[in-house]
Amino acid sequence: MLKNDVDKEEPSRDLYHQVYLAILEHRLPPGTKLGEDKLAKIFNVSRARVREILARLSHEGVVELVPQKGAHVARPSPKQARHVMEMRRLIEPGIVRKLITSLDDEKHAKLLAHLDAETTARRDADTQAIIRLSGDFHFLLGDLCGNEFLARSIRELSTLTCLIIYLYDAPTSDACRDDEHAEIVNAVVAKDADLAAELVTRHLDHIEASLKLSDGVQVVDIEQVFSQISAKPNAKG
Amino acid sequence: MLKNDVDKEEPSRDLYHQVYLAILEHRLPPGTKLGEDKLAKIFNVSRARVREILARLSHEGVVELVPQKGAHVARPSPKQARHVMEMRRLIEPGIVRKLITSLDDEKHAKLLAHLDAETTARRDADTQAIIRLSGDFHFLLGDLCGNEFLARSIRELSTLTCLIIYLYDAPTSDACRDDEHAEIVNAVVAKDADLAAELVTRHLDHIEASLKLSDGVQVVDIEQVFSQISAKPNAKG
DNA sequence: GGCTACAAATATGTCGACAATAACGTCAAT
DNA sequence: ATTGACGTTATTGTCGACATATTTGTAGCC
Repeated sequence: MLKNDVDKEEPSRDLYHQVYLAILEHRLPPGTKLGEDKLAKIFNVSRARVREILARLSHEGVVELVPQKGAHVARPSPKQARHVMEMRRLIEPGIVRKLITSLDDEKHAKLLAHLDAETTARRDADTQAIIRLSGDFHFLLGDLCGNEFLARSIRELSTLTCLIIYLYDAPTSDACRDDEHAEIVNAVVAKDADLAAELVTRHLDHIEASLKLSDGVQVVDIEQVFSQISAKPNAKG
Repeated sequence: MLKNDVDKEEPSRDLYHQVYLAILEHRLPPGTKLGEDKLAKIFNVSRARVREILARLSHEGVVELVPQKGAHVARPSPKQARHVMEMRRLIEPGIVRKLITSLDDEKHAKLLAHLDAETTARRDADTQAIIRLSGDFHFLLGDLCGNEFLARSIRELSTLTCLIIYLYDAPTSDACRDDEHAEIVNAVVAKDADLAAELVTRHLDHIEASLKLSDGVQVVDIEQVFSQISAKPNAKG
């Protein structure tokens, strides 16, 4: 009997990746309560283990950990969203430049393989795969650039971008268009550093432009509902 | 009776800052074993608390957490050192540029106050304060730039730089010279973004240039001691 | 005499239980 | 009927104890 069942292979690592993936794929929307007992029961692990994973996810910015309130999937504010994109514009062009200087056949192949996966997912209209792969593309750029610190940063920022896109309504098909990723890869394999850097910057600009980052207070959702009733009496009456 | 005793005010936060500060000031050199029971006894807290702090420090890259081996103060490799400096060169010029665009009187005052503290420490030859303040300067730039993600990144990278300087023998007086910080502040308050960015880059170049990042294997310190005895018989004989 | 194997000790990994706090529902009083 | 206070419940915070692995010391054997 082969160990084809991955149910309880490595409970702790499994838990981390499961939660992480679920958040990336928007199956756990921003704001979702992540109760410790709940997760412990679901994954058949101890609460201490859940707590450890939650702390790790909190440090990565994926979940918000409030004392005496528990863990929730992070809800980046518009201000934070702008800061995330700002930092990405700062480091991601540098990442592709560095990637170009260290490009080899293996990296080349990985980039093309990813593009294939993206086009396949898009052809099959596999929404969850599209969302996941759109983020994975930027993870890949970070991993291939050869700098572990840059890789970790862009990974965290891309993950937050995934949450931001969900929150601020950027249609994925428009935000992370397949052809933009392909154009970037083309510039990279052509070793045109300036072009690649500019394409990345434009790509990030497109993403941010498609976001609806209203400056209005949006931390309190209750007031939004309240304003819909009291501040707009002419809507129905 | 006033609560002037800070002994057991906030044990967990105290523990974190104490360890962090001790590492920054090189009182806990890279590689130092951080036993859980030891720390628990010293700070009169439970082991679980120590474990939590250690995990946090591990996430920040300050300590290395090896399964079944415990926690040690991180020892960045030469490769990691280069990557740290590479990333700093990528984001720190952007940080000062952003700081300039949002400069106000309050930030201005904080920058000058820091320079005063640095010159005072240098005049008094307070080595530990000099080391701490040299790192704090870059923390301050991050905090004042207004982007929390950039601030966190530069804080972590500066901390690692502090360990790197200790490991690879850059004399602090030469690596983080007071006047270089002062020149950067001058350019910032003059709102000369290009000059400030260039000065920061040069500053980072100077730091890296003063490091002795030999590519030789240096992960095992035991072999270093061993080589001093067997490989250099002509030293004393 | 040196090496190996076993055992003891120390330190880490893991867990369950208890305590405290916040959220929720209920009841009573105005 | 509505509001305020109180009690219950559920969830998080904290801790000590047990299990496991690694290291060190010792004794026996080659």
